[in-house]
Amino acid sequence: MGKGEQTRTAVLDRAVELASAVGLEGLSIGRLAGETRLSKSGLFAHFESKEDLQVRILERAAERFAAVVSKPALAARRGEPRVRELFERWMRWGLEVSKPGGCIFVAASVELDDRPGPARDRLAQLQGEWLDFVAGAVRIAKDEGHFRPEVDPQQFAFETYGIALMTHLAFRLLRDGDAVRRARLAFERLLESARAS
Amino acid sequence: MGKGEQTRTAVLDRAVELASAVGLEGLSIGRLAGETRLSKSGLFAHFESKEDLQVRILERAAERFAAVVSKPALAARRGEPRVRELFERWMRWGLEVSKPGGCIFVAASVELDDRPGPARDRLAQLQGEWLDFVAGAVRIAKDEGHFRPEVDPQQFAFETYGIALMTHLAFRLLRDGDAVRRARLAFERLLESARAS
DNA sequence: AGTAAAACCGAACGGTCGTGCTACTAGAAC
DNA sequence: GTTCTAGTAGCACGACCGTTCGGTTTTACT
Repeated sequence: MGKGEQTRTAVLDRAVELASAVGLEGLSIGRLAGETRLSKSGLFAHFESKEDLQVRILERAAERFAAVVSKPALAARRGEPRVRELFERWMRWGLEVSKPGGCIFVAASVELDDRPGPARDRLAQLQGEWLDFVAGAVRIAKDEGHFRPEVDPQQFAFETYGIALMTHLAFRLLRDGDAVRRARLAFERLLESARAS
Repeated sequence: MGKGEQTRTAVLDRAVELASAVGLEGLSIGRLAGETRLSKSGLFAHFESKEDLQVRILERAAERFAAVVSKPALAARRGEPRVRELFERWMRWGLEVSKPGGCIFVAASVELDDRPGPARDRLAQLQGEWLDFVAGAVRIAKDEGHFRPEVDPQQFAFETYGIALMTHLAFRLLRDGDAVRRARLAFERLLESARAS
């Protein structure tokens, strides 16, 4: 890894944290340059535009997410255990990792939801892939006989994401200490309704 | 209503729409002034700071929300019918009213979740009140014997809000045409698990 | 109709924004 | 040891930011 790529990665790592807190649009080149001890122009030389920077931030965040959530969860046993593991790791990602501003995907999703452009497109794709990934684990749980055959994996993923979003809001905005407990309760109810009796 | 208040209300109405799209921070005084055919300074005379403007935007949005969601739902019969009515109106608020940028409360919640200040405080309070309002309707449904006694109204409100958030994301970011159908499915499942058998 | 107050405007302030351009510097290749 | 190149800095640009101030217009009331 050459010097350039090394710097770029360091910049992006810091950018992911900053963007989680202030948003992809709220993140300014000057601010980011200051925090990484680069000049504005020195930093900017690594990216062809702010839009490009935003896309790369999302890309980098997705790498991290895969590294601490999706991939490790595959080590869990196929079926319900893996589904549970995904949920637990997902919770941890949203509530710990993002010490400052919460999950960057949540922030970006709301910010970009109708601001057309490459960043929006990439984000929508990433989110869709993640939903499919969760749905895939659910499908396996059906195949293993853990879940009932009539369970709709996409619906399961949809509802799980809903729990994650609400937990995010309750924990971060409302400072609700019960958020995680409520999330687990909701998820258990979801599992219960999917489980083969 | 004097001229001043009239103008202020018109400005705030436009500001609510704009802020839904670009966020409370992304909304600029100049832009808002242009869209309301006022000069920047003329507009600014109505608010003592941008922060004050943001709080008033939230206040105005809450008025509207109460007028089209909370209050009309009280016309529905106590118990499950009213809970359903709340959900349906809530869905409509999130998906229709906000033609441009979605629900302003969703946008603001993510934007302000860790940006301390009066706007954040007011928003958290409003969101808490809304959750309590939903929980209140659920409690009535228990009293009416529609829901089982062991149902936790706050938990019910928590999960319902989760569905609303996910619907917002699926509909706006992912452009998922099934979003509303999935939302109703999830809500029916929630009702089913709460209903007295 | 006259007047005091309220509403609004124009211009300007110091800053910061994203983005170019040019020049310097370090290390790799020959 | 010279040449080449990738990486970074300095500086400037036009645009827009939130905010202030002094003056002008419009409204409301007697």
